[in-house]
Amino acid sequence: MSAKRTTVVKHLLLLGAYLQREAGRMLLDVDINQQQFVVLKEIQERGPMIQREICSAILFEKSNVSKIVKKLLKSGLVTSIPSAEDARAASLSVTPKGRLLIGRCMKKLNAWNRKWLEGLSEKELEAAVEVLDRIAAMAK
Amino acid sequence: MSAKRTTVVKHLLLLGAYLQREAGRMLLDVDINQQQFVVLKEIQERGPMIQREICSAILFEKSNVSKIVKKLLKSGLVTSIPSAEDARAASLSVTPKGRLLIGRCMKKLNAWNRKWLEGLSEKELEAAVEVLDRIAAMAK
DNA sequence: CATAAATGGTATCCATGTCAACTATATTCG
DNA sequence: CGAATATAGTTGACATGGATACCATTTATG
Repeated sequence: MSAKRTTVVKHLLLLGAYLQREAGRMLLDVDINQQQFVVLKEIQERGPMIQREICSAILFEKSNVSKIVKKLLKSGLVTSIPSAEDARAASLSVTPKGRLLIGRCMKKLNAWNRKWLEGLSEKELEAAVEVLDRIAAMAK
Repeated sequence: MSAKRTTVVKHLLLLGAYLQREAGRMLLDVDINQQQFVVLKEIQERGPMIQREICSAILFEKSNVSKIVKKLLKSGLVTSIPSAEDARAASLSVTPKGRLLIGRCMKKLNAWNRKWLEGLSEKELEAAVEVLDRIAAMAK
């Protein structure tokens, strides 16, 4: 019981570190890193949104999100307009350039994911999604 | 299918980053970071072992493991004796001080894991272990 | 056997993630 | 209302992880 929990946490820790490295390498030649990509994708999927919303969605530190957004703005992958409700915040959206880059990255990532996880049956994949959804929900 | 794979990878990426941060914070007051602890624990469980073995067991970069081991040696948590088989390598073991620290850390971590994952049923926990074992095996 | 290639490990440079302190605006409540 | 508190976001210092080049030894190969 306690051992199982420890196993789960250890796996998540190690797989997380491994994936961060691998994804980072894969994205090297598009001049974006793995966390920047995660934020960009999040904005595309659920945006327009402000930084706080990004933080709670993907569980990054706000200072980290702030720096990532700064880079994405600088590279012209997202745009920012002052929030109507809150003068401290800015509403972020993905630019056409950003959408283009997401497309290219997803192709690479999908190919890699497929290769990496091809040994998993459809059933296993479903089980994985289900259980990870559950666990992710507990983190919030 | 492809979407499910993406979901799995995304969850692993985000949960990994989240856990690294949380575990790191939890270990702050024992002056060790999360990766150092993972390496230390690995040496305790499967040691004595050399750096290369650590790398392939936990999928860290060798330059990273080298630095981590250096710190563990400096803090007196592990000891190193020249490997009998290979003059380039050194065999690493956990010291009594290291074992002590592992005990203290495990207490903290177990408490935290329990609290975090208490919503998971025994069945779900088993499903999680099973599927993560499978996925971890594919990473090697 | 000797040279080339591979491997275990280290040192250095650089990017990046975290923390803490801060500014500015919003919200709460006496 | 106005002071206190909370919240959105930024910044700078710092530690650390990854890439690279490198050394020493081991293994493979002509």
